[in-house]
Amino acid sequence: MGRVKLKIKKLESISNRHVTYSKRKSGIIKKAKELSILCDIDIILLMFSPTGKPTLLQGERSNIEEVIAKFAQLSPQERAKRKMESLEALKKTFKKLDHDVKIQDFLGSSSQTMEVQFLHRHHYV
Amino acid sequence: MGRVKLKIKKLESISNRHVTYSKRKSGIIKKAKELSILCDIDIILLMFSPTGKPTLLQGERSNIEEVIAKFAQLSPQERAKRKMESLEALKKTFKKLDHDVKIQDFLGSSSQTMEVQFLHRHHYV
DNA sequence: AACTATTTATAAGA
DNA sequence: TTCTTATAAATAGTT
Repeated sequence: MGRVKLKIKKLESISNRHVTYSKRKSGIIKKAKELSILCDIDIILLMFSPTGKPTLLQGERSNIEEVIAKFAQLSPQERAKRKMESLEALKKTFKKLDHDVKIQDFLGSSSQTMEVQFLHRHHYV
Repeated sequence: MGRVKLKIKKLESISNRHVTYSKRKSGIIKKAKELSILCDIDIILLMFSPTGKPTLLQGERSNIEEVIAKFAQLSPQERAKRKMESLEALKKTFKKLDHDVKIQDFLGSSSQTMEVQFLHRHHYV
């Protein structure tokens, strides 16, 4: 969407990666907010800049614990058609999380320059 | 980006929400993949359809435990300039998660039709 | 699912 | 980083 068609591969220049990240980050955050509002859905978008600075976008209703809790809501129908590969990948991810990380501990004693964007679903853009 | 300029507010029609979700979901996933590849960054995008079906996009390197582990990486400089509101919001989120949810338990015994999209960062799009 | 008129995002340049 | 502008890309309404 610019002067030339861009090849989707890692940008060579570090400064170009920074500039592009900055521009596209704004774009994708806008898209996520719009999608959340238009369709009235929960969404979480978490990304790290090339220097490691995190940006989290979460809806009013979709904080991380709620999102994860949704995984627990199951129907027999949904179980029947579950895709094993996907489930296994997820299970592995969460299992490691549970085993290796003391969430409360490091959040209680540490910090990071963390950008949190809250959606205000009932305010028009 | 369509025949008319759309007001960003909850779409009235349920079927329209479904159609719009489907179209925009594809768009935002594409954007997330492109951003990850172009700028060589970690990203997680998790969203729920209007019927509750989750879609997770995560990069090769950015599974959830790694992403959360990044919060633990701190420097004194970063601590100094932390934003308290953001940190408090995060802390609250993760604290609840840690207290209320037995991640391994429900993932071990339950399932959900979960769509997991893996980025293949080294393959061009 | 496809089509296209339009809007929107953005690459390059200033 | 911020603004501008030419152009590519996404998508709203339609078929």
